Amino acid sequence: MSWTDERVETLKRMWAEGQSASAIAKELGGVTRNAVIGKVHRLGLSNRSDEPEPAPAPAPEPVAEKKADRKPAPTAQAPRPEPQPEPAAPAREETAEEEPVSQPVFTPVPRRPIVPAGQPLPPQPSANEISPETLASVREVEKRARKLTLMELTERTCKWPIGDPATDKFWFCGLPSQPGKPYCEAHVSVAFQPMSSRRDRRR
DNA sequence: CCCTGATTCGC
DNA sequence: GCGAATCAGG
Repeated sequence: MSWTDERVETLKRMWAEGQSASAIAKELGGVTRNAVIGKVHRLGLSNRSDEPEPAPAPAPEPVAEKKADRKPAPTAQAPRPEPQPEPAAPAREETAEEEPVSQPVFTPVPRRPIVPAGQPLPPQPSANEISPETLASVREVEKRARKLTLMELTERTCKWPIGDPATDKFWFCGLPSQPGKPYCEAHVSVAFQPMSSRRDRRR
């Protein structure tokens, strides 16, 4: 395999996306991660945070007040440390503003990163019917879970989610996954059900 | 042990 | 230019 324009383009794109060299190599095929890394360096884009898109600096001052500022002329050429990014205050717009609200206590909205599943991450144990023995077995296995974070998952780690994603008690099993499967043996057994036991029940 | 990128150096 | 081998780390 050679580095055709197309392949180089793919390489650049994926590298820019933060993909690992091995992932890129796998995507391209016919090359090893070493080849990818070597090419990356030759292309001179090894610096991930060079300055591809330093766009994040949106003028933090929409409309500066043109009031009579008694600020002394900015003779001081001292480099401004960093414009304090003012968190956009969530505007509280009430149609009926006559609320006897004493103190505006708005919830900070603790946005918890939702997992962008790159692959179909099947479900948590649902109301399925799993034999108590299997369930107990899984429970036991989960005690020994490696408790990996999303970023720590690889193709060889069990990706079974454990716990409540909305809390800190959330992690992934992380035990050695079955070859070709996304889960460890225990979780494979509960993940891939032959969908049989469910007899149609009339309603 | 699994993985990551960085570097070297014969080709 | 290429990339396997190796290095240095997590």
